[in-house]
Parts: sequence; structure tokens; C-alpha cells
Amino acid sequence: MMAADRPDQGPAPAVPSTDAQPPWLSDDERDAWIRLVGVFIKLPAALDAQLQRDAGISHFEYMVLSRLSEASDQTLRMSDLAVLANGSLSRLSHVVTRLERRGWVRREACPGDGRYTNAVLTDEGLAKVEAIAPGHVAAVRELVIDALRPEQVEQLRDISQAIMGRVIPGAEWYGRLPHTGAPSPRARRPA
Amino acid sequence: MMAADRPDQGPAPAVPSTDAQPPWLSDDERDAWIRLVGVFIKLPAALDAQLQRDAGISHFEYMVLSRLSEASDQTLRMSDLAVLANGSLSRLSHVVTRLERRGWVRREACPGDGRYTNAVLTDEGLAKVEAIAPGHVAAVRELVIDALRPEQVEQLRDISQAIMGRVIPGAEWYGRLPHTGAPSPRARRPA
DNA sequence: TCCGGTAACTTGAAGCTTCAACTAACAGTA
DNA sequence: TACTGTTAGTTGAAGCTTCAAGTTACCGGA
Repeated sequence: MMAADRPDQGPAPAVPSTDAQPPWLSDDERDAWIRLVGVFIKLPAALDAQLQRDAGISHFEYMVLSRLSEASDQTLRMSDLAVLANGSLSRLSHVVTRLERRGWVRREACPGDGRYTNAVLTDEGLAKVEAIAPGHVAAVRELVIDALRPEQVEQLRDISQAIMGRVIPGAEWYGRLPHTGAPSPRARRPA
Repeated sequence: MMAADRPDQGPAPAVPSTDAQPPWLSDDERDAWIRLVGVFIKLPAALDAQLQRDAGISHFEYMVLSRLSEASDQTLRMSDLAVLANGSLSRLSHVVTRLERRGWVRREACPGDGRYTNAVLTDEGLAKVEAIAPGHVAAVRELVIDALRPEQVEQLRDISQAIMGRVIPGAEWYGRLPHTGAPSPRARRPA
């Protein structure tokens, strides 16, 4: 009966706020937000669909295999791999168990410190990623990169970086983890 | 043994492609992509966390309640609601069952055409959204909008729109569904 | 009025993620 | 050597999503 006057922001507040922050989004802000929500729901689904169809794996599994393939010795500590793949340690542990069953990854106790576990990409695993990667990169191009003008790609980088800075407070490091570097005695995270 | 030369794009291709499209991403493209992946993994998690903590519901459930609260008569057809909430009909059906159990939504057979089912927001449901919305909008502001300069918000809108155009082919309509409009005899989707 | 076709859901099972223990290994201290 | 605390990782259960049927209601002929 009176909740439809500010679409997409939910109903009007019972008590109008007088805070420093405007309580609702402007039309432009709301517009951008609604579309961004669409992207972060539909884009992952599209990537999963492509990988599932062409390779029978999820996007998260792809990231795990891909990050391992980039690491020196195809080896990473579970906890570093979890950060690189954007997942929790628990999620990674379950997924590595599955990937182990499929023969693409193997666990090894870290020699010298038994607390750590290394995940190692097997030869079959490496072959699998090498087979999958071109198709996946093509999909990323098709769905995202080629949809944008070059300056938009830069804008996207800056915008994503700014959002990540809020989502993971103090995450200037984001996207700058070990990757090609040495096997990282410890991921360099802020304290 | 030779897969670490192009970080974050997977290993090099066995057979170098000579296609029209460059097979790999440039450094700038890769950079933007890695960060975008971070956003679409971590941002939904952050939104879910806020809503779960403050209201005990998921982001998808919030969208369902919110879209209903904006609809005339707090009523929408299941299939329209599914589109507006960015989910499959099956997912929506399960979620509505849960929301019904909690007393926030009610199902009604569409009078006149028994094939359709209407989801209706109850008074308790409306009260719930009204209580939740301000906190959620504050989180969206905190995590996204306030992290960006005004021109970046516009860029984000355009970029998201461009990506959605690829992810859901022919989706110029995206973000422009019923919302405040009449109860939509049928969602206007491209054929 | 019957019959095939189709669109709108619903449902149950399988699979994945999350959450909350729990275990294991080490570091520091006495 | 024992005791405490901390960090890495694992595991099982609960909950949600997806997938593949199944229903139900209607429409358009014959």
C-alpha cells in the first residue's frame, strides 16, 4: 500500500533517517547496483556452465587447478591456495579431496613442518588444465573483455579494486599474491 | 615444468592458436579479470553475511521479499518473481516454501488461470523487509557505492550492462522489468 | 468432447558449501 | 619434560542449489 514508491531499495523507512549518510540510493546509484547484482549472480553461473559443459568441473575447481599450474613445482600450501582461489580452507579441503579422487591433485605433508599440507598438481592434472584453459579464456573474453572498450577494462579494474578494498578491509594486496613468486614461506597478508 | 610463464591464465597452449581472437588475455585484461573474480566471489558473501547476521536471511531471500514489497498488491507471479530475483523457478519454489513456513509469504492460485501461482507478501513479511532494508542499503553503500566516485558509479552501470548483454543474450531489458509497473500480464522478455 | 502439446510450477535426490567441532603439530615457557 | 596456546587442516552434519523428472492447467485442433 505504500511500499512501491522507491523501487529496488525496499520499502520506505518507518522513521525517516537524518543520518550523515543518505539512507537510500539515488536513481543512478540504484540503477548501477541492480545491474551489478545481475552480473555477480549470472556471470558466475555462466562461467560454471561453460566449464561444466566443456570439462565437467566447476569454476572453483578450475581456479584451484589453474593456480596450482602456475605455482613453481605445481605446489602450494592449502592455506595459500585457499586465498588464491578465493575460498575458505574448509571448502578447499573438500574440493581437493574430490580432485584427488579424480587423480588431478595429490596431498603431501610439508617436509620440515608437519602442520602444513601441500597440494600438488599431478601430470594428469596439468594436462587437464592445459586442455581446458583455452576454452575458458575464450569464454571470459566473450562474456566480459570483448564486451568492453579498452578504457572500460581499466575502469573495471579500478572499480573492482575499490570494492575489494571495502569487502576485505585492507586488501590492497588483492590479486598480488604469490602467483609466479617463490613458494611463499607465508602469504603476505596484512598482519 | 613450463606452465608458470603466463600467470592467471592457465598454462600455455599446447598448440599456439592462430585464430582471429588473441588466445590469451593481455596483462591489463588479466588484471581486471582477476579483480572482478574477487568481487563476484567475495561481494555476495559479504552481503549474505550482513543479512544473515542482522536478519537471518540470505541475499536471495531478501531479493524475493524486496521485489514483492515493491509490487502492486505485494503480489507477483512465481515466474516473474524468479526473473526479478535473478533465480531459477525451481530455486524460487524452494525458497518460497521456506518463506511460507516463516510466515512472510503466501501462495495463491491465480484466479482465472490455474497454471499460474502468485506469491504474496504477508503483513509480517512486509514488516520484516521494512525492518531489514535500511541496514542492507547501508551495507550496499558501505561496500560499493561509497567506495566509488560518482563517475565510477556511471561506469559501473555501463560496464555491468555490457556484460549482462553477453551473459544473457538479448538482455537490453535487464533491470527494466515490471518493478513499479502494473502486475504484468506477462514479463516482457524478448520472445 | 477428446487429445496432443506446451507452459508453469513442484518435488525429490544428488552435490556442494558452510558451520562448528575436532585433531595434529609446533612454539614458547617453566 | 610437561603445559599452554596457536595455527593448519580435516570432517560430518545441516542447509541450499541444481537437475531431472513429474503434475497440473490450459489451448488449439479434429
